[in-house]
Amino acid sequence: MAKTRTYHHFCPVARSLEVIGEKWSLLIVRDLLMGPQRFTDLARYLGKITPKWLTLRLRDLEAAGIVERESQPGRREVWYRLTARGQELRPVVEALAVWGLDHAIRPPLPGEPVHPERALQTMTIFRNRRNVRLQRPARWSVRFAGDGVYTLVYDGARWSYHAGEEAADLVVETTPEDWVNFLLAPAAERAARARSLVISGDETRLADFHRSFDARDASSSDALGSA
Amino acid sequence: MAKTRTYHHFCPVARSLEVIGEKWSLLIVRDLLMGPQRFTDLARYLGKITPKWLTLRLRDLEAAGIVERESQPGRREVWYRLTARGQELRPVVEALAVWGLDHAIRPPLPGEPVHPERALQTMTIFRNRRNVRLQRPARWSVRFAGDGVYTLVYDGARWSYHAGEEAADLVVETTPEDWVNFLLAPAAERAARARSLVISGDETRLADFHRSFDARDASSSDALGSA
DNA sequence: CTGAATCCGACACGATACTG
DNA sequence: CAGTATCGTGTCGGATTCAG
Repeated sequence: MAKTRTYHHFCPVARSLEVIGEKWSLLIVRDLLMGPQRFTDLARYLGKITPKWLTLRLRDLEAAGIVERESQPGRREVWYRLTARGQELRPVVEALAVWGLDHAIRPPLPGEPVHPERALQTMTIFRNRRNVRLQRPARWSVRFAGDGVYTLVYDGARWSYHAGEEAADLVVETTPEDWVNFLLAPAAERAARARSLVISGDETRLADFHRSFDARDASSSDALGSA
Repeated sequence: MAKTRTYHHFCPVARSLEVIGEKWSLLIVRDLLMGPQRFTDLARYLGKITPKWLTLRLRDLEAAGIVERESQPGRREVWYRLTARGQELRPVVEALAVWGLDHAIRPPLPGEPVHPERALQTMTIFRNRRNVRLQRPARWSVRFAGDGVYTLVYDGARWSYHAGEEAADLVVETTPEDWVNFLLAPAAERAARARSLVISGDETRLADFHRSFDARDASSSDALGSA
């Protein structure tokens, strides 16, 4: 493992950071929390990581008992999955997501790719945390042009999402970039941003959709775009 | 701020790590969560950090709105304190503490200093997480030779601690090192480790004390000393 | 096309000494 | 007490290459 990243503290926080504090480590865990992935899946999610470092980090995580490597005999693919110990990092990743959402998120920079899963994931964490509610359960379908279809579900209490489309009461067609720019837009610009979306559904459902963003404003005391 | 530690992801986790993912940053936050500290206090807690890096990290955290610097005119001291934004990192630090306690803690290495506050803090987090209970409330005083006195409190439901001594029903005299080695000892070695402690109290309270460690064993499914 | 290994340069970090 | 300054080392990014 690392040579310099040792703190020599008797402290569980310091010990954790010695294990998963290197660059990329927690982001690999973040992506594996969505399920087992192949080397190239991870490389795609992580964007600018070099294969060398992805390899090294995966070996470190394996040595730490956080990741398991699974290569089926006969198949060339290698799948990486979290062990139980790795799964238990979920609260860490979620706490970082919450803090980032409150204090560090910003619209994607030019050239910053937006992964559909991440956009939906960010939205559900945000809405659950801010207690965004609708008057009735809802199933919204989000179609990303050539980039997959997802269903956002509000069960009357909590938000969740999953891949694929199913009987939805509202359909949005957009791109990942337009979608998150719409999500993060301040109230004053939201109507303008909404024009980049194609939204279809009956009047009641459309009203629910738009009202859910007003609810966000009411409960949001932090500036979402702040540095 | 950092140049290389940018991920270019649209993701709150990645954004958080860009802000507080550098070496030392979260440990500075950890120590400031105990209250405002001076430069040298932080340097002492952090151990092997160099003044150059402590300075740089504090400037970074200040620029990110996590830490405030307060220097009184006329006085040479500089106090550092967490802003509201910094306080909100507490769940992140606690999640790391929980994971570290379950999967990465180990007895202090030779030459690894044990800060009394950290020993007590670790113990209370551990006991609250593992739901260690006593049959009645308790106040245990822990006297570290020449290193301060602390009171560990069980109110019937939760564990907490604070600095200073007050009407205790049990008193332990020890050193920080002996104390944590006792805490982390496997059941088989605990009696041996207990000999390095001087424990005084009436029979009922002594029984409570020792029984609370058996309870730990029963609920502990993870090997505490595992890598 | 996947899953790497290798070389090299940039910069993040460590060790030590010194200053207002 | 609260930092600077200097210099050496380790971590990481970028490009290229390679075997299955």
